[in-house]
Amino acid sequence: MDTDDELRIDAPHRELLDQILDKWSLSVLNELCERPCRFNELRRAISQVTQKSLTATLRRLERNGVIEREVVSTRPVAVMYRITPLGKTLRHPVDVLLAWASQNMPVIERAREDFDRREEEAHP
Amino acid sequence: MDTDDELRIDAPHRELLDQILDKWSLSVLNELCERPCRFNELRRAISQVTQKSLTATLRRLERNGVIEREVVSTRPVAVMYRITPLGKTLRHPVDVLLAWASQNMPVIERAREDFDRREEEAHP
DNA sequence: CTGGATCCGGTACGATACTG
DNA sequence: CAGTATCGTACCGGATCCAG
Repeated sequence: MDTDDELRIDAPHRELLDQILDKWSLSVLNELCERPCRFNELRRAISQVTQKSLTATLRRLERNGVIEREVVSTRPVAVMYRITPLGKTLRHPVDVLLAWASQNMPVIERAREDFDRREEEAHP
Repeated sequence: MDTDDELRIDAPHRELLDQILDKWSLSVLNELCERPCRFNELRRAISQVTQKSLTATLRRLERNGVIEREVVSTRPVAVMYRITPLGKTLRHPVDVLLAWASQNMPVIERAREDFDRREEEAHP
């Protein structure tokens, strides 16, 4: 019943997913979908991210065109990040994925427990 | 247009995505969606994967309940991997994601070029 | 045939210090 | 405020060798 269409993972796809689904990107997208944010706003909103990782994540997302960076020349400078139209289109696929994760989390956790228990029995 | 529902990325979700969307998992899922495979079949089908990475990927996917491992006690032993019902349900979200990637790849590549060119102008 | 064990180099990441 | 620079660490994937 599930269609037999292709599901190719060539290098460009793989690379793209790595850039957009990495550790912090989804959290950043989440924040910026709600409102434009400044750097330290994001940093506070995503409490565990380090400044270095946040910088790298923002750069990557900007390079891929899903967020925008605007420098406001005040003193001191302000930098505003916002989602782009392309970035907004990313939301649906991500939501589908997260919905799947939420729905199946219980099943998956049971599977993990079963697996770990079997492992333990095999290697006491 | 795009709904305003939540898009939470808590630690469990994050971990789950890391386990299921990592470098080789999608290729493995792809193969096993088409037919059950033995270890070396998979290895040949996914030409660049090393045996170590393939082993690790299969273990991870098995632990999360999306694939099954069956040992056939012949001489020498054979091991058959197949997708589980849970694994099949993963296909739709992944397809949505890949469809997004395919559709937007041209836009993204232009964004990258623009970004890189601006970088180069800024740092000659 | 199906992996496990080991070594190894690259890279991602965290912590800290410093700058325009 | 919004980063850059530097350092040390942890982990990952690749290569190779070995075993049930």
